[in-house]
Amino acid sequence: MHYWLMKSEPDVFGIDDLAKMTRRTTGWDGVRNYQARNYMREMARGDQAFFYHSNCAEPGIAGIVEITRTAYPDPTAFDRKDPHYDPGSTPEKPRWFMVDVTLVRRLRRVITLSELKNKAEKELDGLALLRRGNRLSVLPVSTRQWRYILSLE
DNA sequence: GCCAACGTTGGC
DNA sequence: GCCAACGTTGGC
Repeated sequence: MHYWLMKSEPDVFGIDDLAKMTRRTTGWDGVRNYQARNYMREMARGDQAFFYHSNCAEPGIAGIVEITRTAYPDPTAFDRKDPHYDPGSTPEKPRWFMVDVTLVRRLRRVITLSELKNKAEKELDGLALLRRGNRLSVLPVSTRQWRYILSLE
């Protein structure tokens, strides 16, 4: 059992959008970064992830999702008309992968990035999200960090 | 293999 | 909209 953090822009796809999906489940497609891809391939069924709202007025953790399908080829990479199309990825030799996530619950309130930053020196020392210049859209969270962040709720 | 140019991310 | 900090690309 591992914990993760997955970023999404609420203007594009936020936690309210996930809540409206059939079975509150969506495929996490469009990831085009090797390290983020590798993290997704490490995910197991039942792993949980924070649903993080990025690039918005109040960046922060909005909810919890569960991995309900492990990594499989991301078909948007094969679609010439898709903005994430990558001619280097083919069905025979896929380069990009995605997982399915299911909403577990919204947090009672958004735990903001600025709050997390306030804890960066102590309780959240080493949190990948807070490391300088980190732009990965999929990140690991330790069990200790996970529990501590939830205690802020 | 080096590295400049370019594109992207994402907080502010 | 700005811009720092990346990652990627491609000429050499």
